[in-house]
Amino acid sequence: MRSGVSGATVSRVFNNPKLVGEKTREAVFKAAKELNYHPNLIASNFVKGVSGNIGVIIPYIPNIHIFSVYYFSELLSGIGKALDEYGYNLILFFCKADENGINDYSAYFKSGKVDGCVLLGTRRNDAGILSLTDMGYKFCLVNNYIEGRDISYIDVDNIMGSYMAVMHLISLGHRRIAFLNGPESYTNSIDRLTGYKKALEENNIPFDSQNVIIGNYGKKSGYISSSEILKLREKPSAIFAGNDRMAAGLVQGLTEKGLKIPGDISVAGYDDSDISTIVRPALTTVHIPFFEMGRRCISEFIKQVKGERSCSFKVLIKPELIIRESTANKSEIDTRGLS
Amino acid sequence: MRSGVSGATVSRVFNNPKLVGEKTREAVFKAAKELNYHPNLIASNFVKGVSGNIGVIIPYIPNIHIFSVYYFSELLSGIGKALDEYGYNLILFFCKADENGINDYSAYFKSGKVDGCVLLGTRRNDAGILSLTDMGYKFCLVNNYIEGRDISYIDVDNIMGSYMAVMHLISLGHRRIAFLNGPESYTNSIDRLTGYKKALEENNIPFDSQNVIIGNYGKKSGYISSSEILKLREKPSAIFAGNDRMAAGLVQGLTEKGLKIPGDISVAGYDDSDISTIVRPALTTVHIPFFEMGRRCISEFIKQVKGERSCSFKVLIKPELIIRESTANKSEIDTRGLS
DNA sequence: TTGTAAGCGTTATCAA
DNA sequence: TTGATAACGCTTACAA
Repeated sequence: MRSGVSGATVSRVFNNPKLVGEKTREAVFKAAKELNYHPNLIASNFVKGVSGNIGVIIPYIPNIHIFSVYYFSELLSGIGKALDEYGYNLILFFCKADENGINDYSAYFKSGKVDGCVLLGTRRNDAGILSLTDMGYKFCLVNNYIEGRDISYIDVDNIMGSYMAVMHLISLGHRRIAFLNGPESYTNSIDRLTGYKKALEENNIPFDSQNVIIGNYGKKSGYISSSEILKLREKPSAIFAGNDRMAAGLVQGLTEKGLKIPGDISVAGYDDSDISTIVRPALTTVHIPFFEMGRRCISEFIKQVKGERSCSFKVLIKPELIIRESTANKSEIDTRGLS
Repeated sequence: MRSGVSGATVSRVFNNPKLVGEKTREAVFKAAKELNYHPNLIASNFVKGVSGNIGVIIPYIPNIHIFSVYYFSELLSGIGKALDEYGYNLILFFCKADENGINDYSAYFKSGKVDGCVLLGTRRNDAGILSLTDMGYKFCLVNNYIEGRDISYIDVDNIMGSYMAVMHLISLGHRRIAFLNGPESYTNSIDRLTGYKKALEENNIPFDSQNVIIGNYGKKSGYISSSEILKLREKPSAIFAGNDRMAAGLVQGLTEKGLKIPGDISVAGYDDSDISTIVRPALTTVHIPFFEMGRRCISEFIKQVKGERSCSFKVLIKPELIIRESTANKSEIDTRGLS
């Protein structure tokens, strides 16, 4: 071809320079520069039978722009960073369920445009996930898991996170602790409820289902729940919210109703998202290293994609309690009684 | 092949079914289903000489996870939605400058992995942008523009947005209005300064450069600036911040120093991001429809990518003033004097 | 170390 | 309406 070499040699120069004699190599580089030649990745991937892309599937919810949700943003940043390091491109898919509410994730794989997919924001009992394994596609779950199946996932130890938050509240003297959880369609919510119960149990505080309120992880639902909580027959002296957004809504609602936080009532959140330090008082919360989680997810997943790993991976990330200003001792008297 | 048809016919069935007789068509679909056959998009794109991908290039700033920035999140959601509708895939690129601080965007094009790119978060005088045009690659700018060049962009009318915010403050009786702007490396900042000056001028308020403070669009820089502003010889009765994050930091700093907002001092933000209603008092701000901007951007850009449009597009989005609780009349006396 | 040639799964052209 | 065939730009045996 151009510099008098065969296409095979050009290919070698760009893929495995050592295989080529120095002279030829230089000549090829020179010619490439002159002709402004660049290997075509589409063709290269095509012949190799790969795409070089990893898909990131995120739920598309009309009117909710998912990236504004801290958790997705951070995760995606981490995933993108890692993918870049591994030489893969990141294709973003906005997933919409069909008429029956079923997600057909397989569509993203079939065309061969991705070598694997990372699924964000999926729910328990998502039939689409199970059918994916049957088809032999490579994928992994983030912030979700399916028991008894050989499905890769990376998740937070939400039982522990929730447990830590509630233990903190209990250590401050609170015994009537409300829990504003998210929908139980998420394994996250189930796990956090488990952690909540565990902390109560260890402290001989009877579980009362009235104290568990279900929101939707949005700020508004926290706001709305504040009224609900104040209507409780036995008012809680502390509330643990399943995420910071709901906690922020809670703080807002409670404050508007004249309650002082943490003086009258303590509020703890979850995620340690940016909102947690914007709200006043700043939220005591559970820190989750989402960005790192994204990176870790990819470092494991890539092995699977490349076939370097035969079995699935299951990673649990440890959360960390962050104490700020929204939680405090229950009250002078009660605290004294405890200590 | 399988159902006794040629490859050409299979191709036609999937790309242009009407060209094929009904009987053969059905037979092919049947066989495809049985064999679980799906056209390979990589191969298809390869032979067509396209990638079917649009790249979205976003700045990679160490330790700043860009999606947490409302503006990027919304834009990206809009872009993703539109791209999906046009049948393109979205490849996300995290752009890092080289040792000399120069962005080599061309790398994303050369391999042929994208048919065009949308550049987010670029700055004025970005040499990388200019060299792109010289190479004939297809791209467009979002929230930036280059004058005197045939470069496509979609931007907000920031002169107008800024003008509206300041006019609002002036209408409330404020005459000493500080402006917390972002770095002038962004056309956005330059334009907002222009709008600020214009509003002052129309109201015969002399421009005083001391009143202009430069932050970096982060919350912290707003917080820090609050001290700076209070040190001003003639204290302003109102502050206009170039974005909501800085305004939020400002509110926090000012509040900590014992000032009441808007009683003692009014604060206005920009973007109408989620933070604007989380902060107390809720921010008066300038609404920018970022999601829609993203969609619009793609609807214009796709024409360019497909070659349906020969020249570049230049779109300016109109902002809208949103009045909330962080701005109020300057003070009884002054207001009376005005009305 | 380098070249030859086959082949990857499509689409497009031309002929039937 | 359908089929045969070349071509897309690269990689990979295999041969030299």
